[in-house]
Amino acid sequence: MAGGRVYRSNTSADAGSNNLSVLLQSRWVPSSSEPLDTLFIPGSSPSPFLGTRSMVSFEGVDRRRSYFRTFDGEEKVEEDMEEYLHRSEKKRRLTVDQVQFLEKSFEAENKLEPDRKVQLAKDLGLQSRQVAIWFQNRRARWKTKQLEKDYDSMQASYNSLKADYDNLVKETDKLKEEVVQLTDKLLLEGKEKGEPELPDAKTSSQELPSEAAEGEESKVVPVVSAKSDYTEGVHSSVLLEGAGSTYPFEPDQSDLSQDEEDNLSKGLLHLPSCVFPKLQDIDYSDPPAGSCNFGFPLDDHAFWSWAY
DNA sequence: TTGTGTTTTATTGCCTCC
DNA sequence: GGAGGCAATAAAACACAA
Repeated sequence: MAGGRVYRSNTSADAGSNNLSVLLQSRWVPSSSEPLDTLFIPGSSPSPFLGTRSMVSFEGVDRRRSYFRTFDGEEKVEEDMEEYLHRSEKKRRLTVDQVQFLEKSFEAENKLEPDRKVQLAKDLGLQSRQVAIWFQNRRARWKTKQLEKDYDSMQASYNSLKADYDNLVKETDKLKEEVVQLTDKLLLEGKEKGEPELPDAKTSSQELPSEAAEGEESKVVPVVSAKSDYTEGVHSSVLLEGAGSTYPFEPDQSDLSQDEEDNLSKGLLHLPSCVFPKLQDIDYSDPPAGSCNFGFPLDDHAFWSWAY
């Protein structure tokens, strides 16, 4: 035996016959296109599926060896016969009825217990191995389809998320624009009233948040407005001053480590650079280089190459 | 009719489980 | 160690356009 699987040489026993004539009937395709049908021995099984065009294959037979090892070891004859039979071997498709029957059975249970296999084989007039193979192939097809479905649903989900994200980006841009206009307006009014310039005034229209230090892994952000609130045990909205502008931030205290809490109470909070991605820094056309993926479980390039 | 792409049936080798 | 599952693959059967 060349392979790892040891096939039993009980070839046609499953189909209810076990002799040379049946082997020849099933394999021998001399000239007619349908020799099997004409040579099939009727009445060997009560199954309504018997007598079909189904190929009666040599279950368990290693094709590189003799099909006829039981016949007194006449190796020469065996080799000749094998060559002849092998040359004329044809695959037969299952009939529509057989396939329907198998499909129904597969729908009920896609795994095949030995008893069920034997019963199906009996009912269909097939060899149990044929039934097993059919189930195996069917499972493979099912798996492929399932993968396609999963892919489609993931893609739909991704598209939807991306649309949401794009909308958020637009909205944010709009709000930023609004902030710029309002700040300018405020400055103008202040000047007209002769008020001194606000300390942050310069950061308004010309210098919006994002011009902070680039490429830092984390930033030490001084927490100004929140300090008093926090020390009084009220964890209200924290205004983070960074890069000349302010971000509203609502840290969840339960998520803070002791270090972070310490820093927070000191007025300093370490923020990984991904916590507040600067919008203009996000490249939608390329996979993000860093580890921050805004909620997407993106471990590697594979997802992005898939997604784009 | 023929070339080509797809589907179906079957084999092989490897792996896991009992 | 045998049985059975799966992935990869071969090859026959089939569908279909040119």
